Amino acid sequence: MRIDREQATQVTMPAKEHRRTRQRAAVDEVLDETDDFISAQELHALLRARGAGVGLATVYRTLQTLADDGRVDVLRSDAGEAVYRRCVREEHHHHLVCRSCGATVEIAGPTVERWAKSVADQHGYTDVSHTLEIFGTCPRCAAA
Amino acid sequence: MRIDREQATQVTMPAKEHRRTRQRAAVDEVLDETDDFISAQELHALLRARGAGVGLATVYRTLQTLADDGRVDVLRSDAGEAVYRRCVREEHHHHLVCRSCGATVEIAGPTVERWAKSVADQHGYTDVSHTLEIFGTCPRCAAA
DNA sequence: TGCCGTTTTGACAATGGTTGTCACTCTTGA
DNA sequence: TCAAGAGTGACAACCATTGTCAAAACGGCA
Ligand SMILES: [Zn+2]
Ligand SMILES: [Zn+2]
Ligand SMILES: [Zn+2]
Ligand SMILES: [Zn+2]
Repeated sequence: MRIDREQATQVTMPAKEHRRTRQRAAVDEVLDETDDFISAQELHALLRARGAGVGLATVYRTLQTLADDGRVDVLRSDAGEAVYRRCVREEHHHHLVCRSCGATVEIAGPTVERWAKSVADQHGYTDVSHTLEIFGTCPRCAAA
Repeated sequence: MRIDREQATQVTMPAKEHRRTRQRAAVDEVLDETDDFISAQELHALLRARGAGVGLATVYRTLQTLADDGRVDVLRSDAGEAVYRRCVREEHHHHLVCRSCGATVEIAGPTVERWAKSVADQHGYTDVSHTLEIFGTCPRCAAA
């Protein structure tokens, strides 16, 4: 297994400058309007539907860049597909996601962070990072 | 995005009976000997290397079945590849994985479980599940 | 032990998300 | 305005995973 996360650089690198293009603006716009996690394919379909055509490869590249710069959050759907979301918080946080409608709540708390750190310390692991997502049925979907 | 986890049934279903075959025994053996998370492809290559040839499709099916029965844990590598591991604990737990060598420590603690539950409750989410993995550099790799 | 319905296997095709290619276009700073 | 180089897009290539389906293996039963 290979696990390469650019953890160290992610914190120190100030996010390299990128050029402003119509395509990136279009992707940005969709991300701003969308509150759920969305896949590259879905985003591409949306853009095509609204007329602002953007190449699929470009959508992938743009999302990748945004993710690298920490401007969008990425997680993997159960199908293994990467899904993206522009989050309100810039800092490290996690997500409470509705399984049926995708409604997402951003979660940030020192509790888990401390716990993860302490667990890693206990076993002598260094340079620690973690992934954590909570899934459930949101109130609205539960009512339906 | 689609998130379909058979959460409810996973707890109640008593794991259906399966036939004993040479191929499944071979996969089982490798899993027992391997302490790291391993991908279907890697497992298949291992089997081929040690002479006990097993079809790739069979390896995939076997791992899938084992995962469904809760006899192996699955998580996704950064490359999005599914990786499997036979865990000591049968009950719900998490993993502290070394990024460079894959050495894994099983983690079980009520702290996060309670935290996740409480966070979900606060937002009215029900039928809650979560995914959590911790990555780091193990002492051995840090020393090297 | 031999038979039979059922499960499992495996070689291969097919799927589908993602990345690579490369000539062409656009952005940016001078 | 202009040149350098970043960005784009149509398409091919990749590669993990799943579907197909006839042949082989398994397990219970006579
Ligand atoms: Zn987020
Ligand atoms: Zn965290
Ligand atoms: Zn485990
Ligand atoms: Zn847990």
